[in-house]
Amino acid sequence: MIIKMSDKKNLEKKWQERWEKNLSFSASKKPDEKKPKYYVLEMFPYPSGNIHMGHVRNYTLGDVVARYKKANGFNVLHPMGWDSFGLPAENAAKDNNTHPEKWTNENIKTMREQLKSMGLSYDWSREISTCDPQYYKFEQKMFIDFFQKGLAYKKESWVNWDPVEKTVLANEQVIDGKGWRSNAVVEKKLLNQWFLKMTHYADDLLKTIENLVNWPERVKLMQNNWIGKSLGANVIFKIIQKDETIEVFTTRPDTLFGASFIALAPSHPISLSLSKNNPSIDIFINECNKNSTSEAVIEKNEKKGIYTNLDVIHPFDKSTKIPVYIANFVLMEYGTGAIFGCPAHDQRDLDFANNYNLPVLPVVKPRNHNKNDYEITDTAFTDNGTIINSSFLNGLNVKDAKKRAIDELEKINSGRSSITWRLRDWGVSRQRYWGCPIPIIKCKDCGDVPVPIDELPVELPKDINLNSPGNPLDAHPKWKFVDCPNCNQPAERETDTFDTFFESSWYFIRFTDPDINNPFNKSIADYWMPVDQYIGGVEHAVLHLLYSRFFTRALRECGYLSVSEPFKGLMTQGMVCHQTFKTDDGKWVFPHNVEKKNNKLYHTINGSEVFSGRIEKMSKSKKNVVDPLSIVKKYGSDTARIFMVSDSPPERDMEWSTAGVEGSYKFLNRVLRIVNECQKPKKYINLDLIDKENNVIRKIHQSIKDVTEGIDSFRFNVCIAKLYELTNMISKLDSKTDFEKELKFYGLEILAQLISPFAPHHAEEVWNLLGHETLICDVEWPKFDKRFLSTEQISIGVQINGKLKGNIVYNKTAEKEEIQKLALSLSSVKNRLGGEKPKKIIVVPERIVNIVV
RNA sequence: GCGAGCGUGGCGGAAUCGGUAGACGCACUGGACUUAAAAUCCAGAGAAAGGUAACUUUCGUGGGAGUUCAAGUCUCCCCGCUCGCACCA
Repeated sequence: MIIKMSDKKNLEKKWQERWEKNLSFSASKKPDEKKPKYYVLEMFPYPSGNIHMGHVRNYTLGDVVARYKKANGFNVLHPMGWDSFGLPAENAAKDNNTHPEKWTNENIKTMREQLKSMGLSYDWSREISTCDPQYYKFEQKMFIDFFQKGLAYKKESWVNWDPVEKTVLANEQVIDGKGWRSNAVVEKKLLNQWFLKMTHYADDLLKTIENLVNWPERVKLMQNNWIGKSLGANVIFKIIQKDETIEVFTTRPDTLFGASFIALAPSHPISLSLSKNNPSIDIFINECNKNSTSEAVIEKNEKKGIYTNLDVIHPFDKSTKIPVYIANFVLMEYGTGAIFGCPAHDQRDLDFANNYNLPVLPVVKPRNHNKNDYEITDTAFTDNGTIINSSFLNGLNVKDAKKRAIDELEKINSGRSSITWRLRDWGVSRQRYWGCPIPIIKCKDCGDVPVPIDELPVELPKDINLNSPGNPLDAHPKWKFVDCPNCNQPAERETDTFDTFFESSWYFIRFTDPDINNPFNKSIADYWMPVDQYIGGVEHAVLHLLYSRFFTRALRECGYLSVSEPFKGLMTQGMVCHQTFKTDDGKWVFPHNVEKKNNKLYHTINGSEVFSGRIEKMSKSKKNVVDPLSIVKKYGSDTARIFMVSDSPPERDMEWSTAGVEGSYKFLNRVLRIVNECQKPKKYINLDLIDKENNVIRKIHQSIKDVTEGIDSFRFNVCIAKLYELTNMISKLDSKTDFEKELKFYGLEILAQLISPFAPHHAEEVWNLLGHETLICDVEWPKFDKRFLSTEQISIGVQINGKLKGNIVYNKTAEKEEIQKLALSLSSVKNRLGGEKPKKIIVVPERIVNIVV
């Protein structure tokens, strides 16, 4: 009997319906103690309207893991939801004269259908949308808990203002002086803002990075640098002209004797007070403030300052006087906003000193420099060495001198050891409408009062005017006017909303138990958390991932759950790239509008010649995008999925190519064709009776091993290569004898199972065609039998002086002498030796023979 | 400037324990099938030189040195590309 070809057109839909009907991918509602749990999560999308290739890659990777873990007996949680607050909804609403909520929900509907057409193994019963009051009411409660624990607070501060988005940005969201999304040059603005006390966990967030063994090293490094712990000392300098002191932070207290100036930040309190009576200082400070972040980058080499007419006394030598400057390169936000300059051992200080003719006294000498005439001219010496010109520190190395200097500072009450962090608290206030309202009521008398818990959620008003300038909530005629919950006086609501990273900082816990009455159940969250494998783009390395690590710790402190680390394993996938096309006047052309004729490219619509440009990340602005839907329609989602993982390793950038997609399509068709032509054997193969030297059975079991190990280590591209190899071998098998039929049938069964995480629809189809009633997604992952992997006949290479001359085949039981004899008897070896006696022969059984002459 | 990663055929990439470099795929070439094309199937192929030929020799993992019987893999130096951070005291 020949197995019949299936109806290809409805193949995918058919199996998607079966999975849905069978609830194949529902995670257990309550902890399942019989099975180990496995939580796979892909970064949930912003519902922008349509899925793009980046999503396809991301979700394919996650789906491979989810299906594979399910087959391996895990209780798998694999949910999906929508990061649905955010500015694009407001912009779209303005452009299309609709409401952000309507626009968002329509997009979700479309994208949900698109995702479903990909056959991803999500437990859709746990779907969440963060703009739903049933979601954000819980985070309002969390914020109030944070507020009461002192983890959330309000302060007036200089903030990064994005003039395009007309809102504040956190430091992490400013990249190269520009807004992370708008790309607009960020300005400085003084505003009253809510902050989350991320610095409270700075030490913990830093120390525990090393526990994240399944995270990419570079992401850990980026977080490490972002948190930026610096050990050093605070040193107090007494001002001569008045009864005040200046405190500086330094990592080099060992170089204190080389200090030749003090520099204050332009916005340092002393600078500001001096500016009141000194017009030239005032002008200088204004100039510094005018330089926005990006200009500072451009002018980074120009070290400018102004003398304040103040001097300080050196703490270790009362007879030494040090001038105080205000300098443009000192930041108020870091350390104490003041530094001491030691030009000999800091390049920046040296540049400054040279500009203003300040003394340059070397106090650290390189080890190998024995002469007494050591001088610094225009390159600072920053390495370790021996301390000189430094009284009681002389002769020490840098490390010991730091310690000795701090001891002395403490003894004379002029300083102490201290730690400074680059990490700052997370500013969460945004002056936007489409975000979660901050649940605070501002009362004249009572101050900031949390909204009573039973009044949550504070819902967004529906009737808003997005076209009025400023914050729409603030401009709303009624919404903000309420009575104070404390004293019943008229008061006002906080009209800022949360940064949308707030919602994505806990959504992964909400998925564990999306209950109506609680954010989640503690014991259920403790069962599922942490996420075992998180997959997403590396662009969130310090934004979302750091916020989430902080948030989870804060929730734990408030008793919500027991874990503090949200993501045990992290995989950062590369970007999807594509060829760009341009017309000769430099306009971008969509790939689907390009056709090839006589080795030249032409525009399909106007027929003009088109030129190919660089391969770049797919982006709407360069038009080098391919719509996933058109691919799914034309080839099916399995083709897209196979192609997504077949060519490049997941963490590397990949190039989308039509040829590659067609290759994947042909491969899947080929598998179906082989099954179609396969004859059903009379009985099932008996593995106990097979000659273990049979190379087909060996290949089958080797493939199980290779694909299993490949998935475990995220080398999906290798898995696909191994599946091609197995397919090639199976397709070449004869079906003449009963045994050959049994073997081919068995090989196809294994192939179907191994392919099932990658091309699940085709795997189900094959499984079904082979006569199985079960769903392949419910079938246990195959195990390889070691018996078939070892072979009696060993083939190894024979080298002369490390160069390959041929290879020999011998029986596994052969002794070294026999192998050596066999190698020497090779004619190519004999020819090369020509009677010469080998100097040495190295025989490594099952690896190599190397003859040295 | 500091930090990290990468560099292998025409192309994407294998070879993660130092042991037969180039698996697998794409593109390419030849053949079969076909009136023809597509699809499919079979075969070939790192480069150079030599030979009618089966084949032989040499070179070959960005460049240079080193360790080793043996290096894509380990060490040092250099070049190039990508990413992150950037007046962080």
